Amino acid sequence: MRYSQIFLPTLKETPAEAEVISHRLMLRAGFMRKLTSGVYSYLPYGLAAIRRVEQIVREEMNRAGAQELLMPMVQPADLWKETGRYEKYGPELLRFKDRHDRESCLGPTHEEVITDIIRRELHSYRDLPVNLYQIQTKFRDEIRPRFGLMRGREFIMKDAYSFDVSDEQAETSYMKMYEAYKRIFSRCGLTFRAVQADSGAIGGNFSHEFMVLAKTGEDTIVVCTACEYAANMEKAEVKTAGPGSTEEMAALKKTETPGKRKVDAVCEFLGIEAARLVKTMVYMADGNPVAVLVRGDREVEEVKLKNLLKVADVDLADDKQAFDATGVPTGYLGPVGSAIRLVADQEVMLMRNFVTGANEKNHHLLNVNPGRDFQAEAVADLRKITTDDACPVCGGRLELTEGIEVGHIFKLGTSYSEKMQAVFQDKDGLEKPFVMGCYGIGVSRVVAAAIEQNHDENGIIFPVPLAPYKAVILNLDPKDEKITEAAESLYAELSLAGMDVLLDDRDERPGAKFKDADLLGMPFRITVGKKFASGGIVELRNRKTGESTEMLLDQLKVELLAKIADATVN
RNA sequence: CGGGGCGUAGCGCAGCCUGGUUAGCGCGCCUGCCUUGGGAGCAGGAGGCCGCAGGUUCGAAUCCUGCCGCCCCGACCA
Repeated sequence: MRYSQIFLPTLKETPAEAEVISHRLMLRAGFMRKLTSGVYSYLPYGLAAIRRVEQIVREEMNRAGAQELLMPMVQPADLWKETGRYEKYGPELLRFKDRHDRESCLGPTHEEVITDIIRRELHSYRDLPVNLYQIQTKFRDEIRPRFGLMRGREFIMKDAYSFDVSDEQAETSYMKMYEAYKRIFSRCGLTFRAVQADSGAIGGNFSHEFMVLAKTGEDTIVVCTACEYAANMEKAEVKTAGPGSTEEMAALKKTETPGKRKVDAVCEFLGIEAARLVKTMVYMADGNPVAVLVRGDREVEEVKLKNLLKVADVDLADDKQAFDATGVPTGYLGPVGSAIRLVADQEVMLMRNFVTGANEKNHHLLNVNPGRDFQAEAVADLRKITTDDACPVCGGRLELTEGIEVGHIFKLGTSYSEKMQAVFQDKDGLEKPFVMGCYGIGVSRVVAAAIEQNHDENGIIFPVPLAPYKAVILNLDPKDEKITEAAESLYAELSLAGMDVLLDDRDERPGAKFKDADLLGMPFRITVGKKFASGGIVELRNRKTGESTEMLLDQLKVELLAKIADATVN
């Protein structure tokens, strides 16, 4: 492609709307332009990068035995009502009515549609397993779109769905995807970790998120420094903290704590550590109040709570909700004589003689002991893990790091197939629901993550497999016949050899060409200029290493053609 | 949904508080000259319903009200 022909509007200045580096660079490098909040047009250069990712995804999905199809973006509400998600999905699902007043929605995901296809077409165990995928635009009406392509409302996603006869076979399908995903992200040149994720009601270790490690990530992940363990913060299991206190139980005692509601204030007033206090948090679990006990210096992990209670949603109660449920103002809530359901973090049960609210305004209780003074309906791991906790697998030291979720694989089981009556006949003639799995990759987000991980102060540094063009040839003086002829012949030969090359043939000053070349981030830059006119010398520069070598034109041709043959470039 | 900020030329901004010439500046764009190894220089030029609607006023980019859009932060640790 010739730079003089391509639609590639680069920007010298950074638009004010862009916060994170990938967003800034993508705007400056002419990848995309915003149409409205969280919705972008992909311009040729950005689209080319997206296509690179798609191609890798296709190759690896096909290699893993999946087949591509394409499903509609507009979906009838009826289908969503079958699984109950039309009501449950929440405002992220964009709903609308067509001219006949039929309720419809824009697909944020396609479990319903794919399950509908399969239940109509497949009826025998002989047809299984099957894994179908698509690369398609999704729409989710995000509460707050941000960071450009990182969290848009409209985005390109690869989603795959597997159908199997049994849990065992579904797990095999799952593992195939796990391996395929590792290959995909490795081929994209990304530094990533596969982490155990929240698998919700399904349980088991059949949900992994693929996280690109980058500071701007929206998720926190826990990584063991000693072993392979890595998990999403939401899922990271806290090991039970030892045998527990052996202190003698002291007599329960009520004490006045006027106006002291927060943990810090109570602790300071009573002269104790937060670790000697147990706080009582009221949550609304699908609308019903539940009190949760955790140590004063700990934080409740809402996802763990949600899973324990087997509810769709938990939300910290506001002051009014908490008061309505308990009759006690927040700050003085406690487990002793609690008016509502009570669940406790496992750590609390190991403590002795701690402080809690007294269920009475301006009062706390001293020397509270579990078992003697209160019973919890359930005891479980309910708190957020910290770096002070040990690795749940090997006991090693943990580190927290930020990650960008680029892929998620999930064993669904039979929840969708049962609700939608998607069944097949097994060997014995029995009707069984399909065992399903789903596997997503945020294709457009992969591009953003790649830039987030690969850039410098001058611009993008594309991992070779994602680069829209592998090299840019700078013709520094299009008016000079010798220089132009050399640049053109090089462009022609490399193109003929199958290399994607950009020829900067614009009538611009050299400085502008160098700056654009750096910004656009193509792996190699070849400069044909004054030194060629005088001595036949051209320069080959590596964008990533900054390494630059001067050589004769013919030498350079040999060198690059060798790289192409080696497949190090394509 | 709550809080904050912003909307003035394609982009980045000033002007608004304290109403009053022809609404400015930088970048970009067009024409010409000149220049050609890190976003040059000179000269000329095009481009604005000052987000939209209403109000106050002799007079509104500027003050008031409403609406729309965009960005950022937060969404509750008792």
